[in-house]
Amino acid sequence: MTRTVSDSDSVRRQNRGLVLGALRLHGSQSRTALAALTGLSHASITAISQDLVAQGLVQDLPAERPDGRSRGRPATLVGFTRRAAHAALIEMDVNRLRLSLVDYGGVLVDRLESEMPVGVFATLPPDRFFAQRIQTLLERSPEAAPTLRRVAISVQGILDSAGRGLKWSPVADLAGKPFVEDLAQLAGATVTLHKRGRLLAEGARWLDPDLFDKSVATVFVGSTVAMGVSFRGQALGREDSGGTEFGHMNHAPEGALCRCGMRGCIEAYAADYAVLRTAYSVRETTPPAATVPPEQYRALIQRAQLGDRSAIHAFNTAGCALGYGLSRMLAIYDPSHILIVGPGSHALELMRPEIDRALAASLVCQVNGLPQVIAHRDEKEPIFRGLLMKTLADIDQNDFAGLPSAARAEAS
Amino acid sequence: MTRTVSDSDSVRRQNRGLVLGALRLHGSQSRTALAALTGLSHASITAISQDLVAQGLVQDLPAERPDGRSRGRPATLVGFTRRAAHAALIEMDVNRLRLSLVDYGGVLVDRLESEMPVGVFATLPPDRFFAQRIQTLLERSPEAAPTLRRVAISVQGILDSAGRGLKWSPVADLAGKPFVEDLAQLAGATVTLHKRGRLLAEGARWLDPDLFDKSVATVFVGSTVAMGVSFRGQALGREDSGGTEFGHMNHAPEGALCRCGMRGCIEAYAADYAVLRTAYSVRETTPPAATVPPEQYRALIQRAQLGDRSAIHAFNTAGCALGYGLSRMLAIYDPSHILIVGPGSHALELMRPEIDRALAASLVCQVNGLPQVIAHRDEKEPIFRGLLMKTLADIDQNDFAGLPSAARAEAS
DNA sequence: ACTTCTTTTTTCGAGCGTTGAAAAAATGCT
DNA sequence: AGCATTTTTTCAACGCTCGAAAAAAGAAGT
Repeated sequence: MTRTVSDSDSVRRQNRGLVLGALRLHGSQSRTALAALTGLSHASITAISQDLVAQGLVQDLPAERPDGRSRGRPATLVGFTRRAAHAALIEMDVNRLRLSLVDYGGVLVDRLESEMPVGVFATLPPDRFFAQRIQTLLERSPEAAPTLRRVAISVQGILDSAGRGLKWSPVADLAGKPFVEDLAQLAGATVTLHKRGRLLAEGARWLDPDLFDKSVATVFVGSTVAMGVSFRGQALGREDSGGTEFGHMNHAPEGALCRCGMRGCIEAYAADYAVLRTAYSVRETTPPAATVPPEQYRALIQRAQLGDRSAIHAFNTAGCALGYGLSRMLAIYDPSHILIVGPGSHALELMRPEIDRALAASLVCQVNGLPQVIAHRDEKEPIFRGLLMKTLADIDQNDFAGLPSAARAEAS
Repeated sequence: MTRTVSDSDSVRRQNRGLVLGALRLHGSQSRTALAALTGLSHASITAISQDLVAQGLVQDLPAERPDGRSRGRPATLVGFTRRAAHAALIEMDVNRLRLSLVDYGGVLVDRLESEMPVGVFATLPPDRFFAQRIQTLLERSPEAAPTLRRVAISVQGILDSAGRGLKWSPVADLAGKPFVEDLAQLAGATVTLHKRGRLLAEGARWLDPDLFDKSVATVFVGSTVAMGVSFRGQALGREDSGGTEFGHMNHAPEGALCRCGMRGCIEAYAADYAVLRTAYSVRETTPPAATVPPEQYRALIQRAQLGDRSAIHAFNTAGCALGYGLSRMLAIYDPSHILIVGPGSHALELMRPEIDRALAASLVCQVNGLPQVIAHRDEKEPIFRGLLMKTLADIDQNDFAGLPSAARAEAS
């Protein structure tokens, strides 16, 4: 059992975490509302919020809204103290890079966007590369530097078991160079790596309140194929190795050549390069293009929508691979909702017949019925949102909820 | 968040659960040993064990072993009070049925074994059927009746979302008849359903101390193909829908006909009937035999071991299906160990080349290396053991750890 | 037979966080 | 100004854990 002893310390941690979590999820709240949301007594909420205020994590907000009923003592809202902490969020793509500096209130302070310089990691160690960018960001907002608590990085590929680096990555020269510890040293903050697929799942929860505590599989379809799954609101999978390799699940033995070098991966049928390859009748075993211009992919979707046979065929093939992949996933884990995000979500209706056909051929769907497959158009937002909320929640629970009571420090 | 408020009550529950769990895992222990195992202080162990003794759950055992060092005050072991509770464990197979009455100490009190009467559920509701058998058992051990707390049933098939019955089952006329509540009424105890695959995973943990807190996938190969997965010692998957449908994961679209009626399931290539079908060149689409005599399957294994081409071919085909199934599972969840249990485990070496070949074709294995695939010959034992330990742990945690403190009751 | 040593177990007071009930605070309504 | 209403704080009590010290139970030494 991984379970540990419970004592007054863990009780405090748990309940303070509860309060911070409620604030995170529902925004600034009155103490009465917090009592209702968390299930704690008013007395406890008072004690806890005094504690949190004394530690500078939350503050009373100037009462604002008369909100309907106006009798009685007006509620004072408590909300996060923005300057209590900061985090640097890094979204790394094969060809783009985005750094965001956010505060403890979840507000974007500054942002740095750029192309991903080709081949940087051949000469510059990843830790130095990231540290430089973070440095730039902090120089522009010097007030954030002392309270920087996290550097959270969205990556693609396979993490090593300790979560210190990548064992495989589509970004050149990044795999096999554990950089987390060195970067933590340079940045003076905890560094966390997150698989993109997993963040999609996390982001989907926060963006759609209906999904918050549901079991959801979020599938990204675009330049790659990735999936994150959540189980009743908990992101599933080893926290370290993180997430799934859905895109590289085998679809057909000895099948189409994938960017990863293997054959028959779902990605090799359903990613943008794969659909184009099929549409233009290029041989399956032809090495995939490094990148596909977004407009070329969009154009193909349009052609298919207008009835072009070879384009339609390409999306059917993609749908078939996705459908069987999903049906195989369902045999192991069946979520109540399946979200398709990314550029490929615009082609969902083109792929749906084949997806449904493949799903219908499985026992699980025969018995439980077809799961709902829904398209969420935007994918940038879920990734950022997932990274943001996961990182802030991490600070809440691991750094702040465990802080010793302020009553002590005051007394001494 | 599913998390709830923590107070002194949950602290007591947690720590009493910890003590009971340590006793469950390590057997009777001295108080000092319990303190070491749980991490609780000696003072707390004294308080908790007094409480548990007062409630009749554990008792001091007559000191026995001088066990090496003999100086100092001899330890008195505390161990479960066997009569504190009883559970009826039912292992239901397509053609056999086994009921076991066990006590709180995990000791087998009585057992009833029989053929599974063909087609009973067409006329007799499942709850009545099971209640009758349990009745028989209790009449033979009347002392168990008042303390019967659980009826735990090992089933195959797909559970409904509430865990009240089966949505699909290989046992005729059992699906679609939720019987859990009625049986609970009749038996006067909580009734729990457990997927066989999941119990295998649970049982494997208890039988092999090395695996206790590892991530393991346990695959049953025999008259069906099933899998249970555990994640760092926690059985994975929704507690309700429970476990995986690995056997009915699609292997090849439009492939061999499976017993479930679908086509291309792994089971349709790797279960006993499937291997025989392949070996004797029967068409893939021929409806599977209802049952295969064990000796026939064993004979085929032997023929293959002696070099018979068509038998070898059949196991290669089975290995290929299993291998790709495992590789697809690994894309979603990769455990550190893979256990093969059941009759098919005797054929593991025949299937291994194909399994390894299929695994090697996946990115995850390319990066992480091939997982260890190990055979555990016996499968009856893991299922019973899994059912036993899971049920007793359930009683420990849900019934007894939550009991109010005995100090109260005594005072009044 | 008695003391000393060692190890296990219990006792005791203190600390901490929660709770329900009652009090206090803050404002609108009459 | 006084009353009603709603939010927030205060207070004493409770239950659990913990560390330290004491008690218990033999074994070994003299």
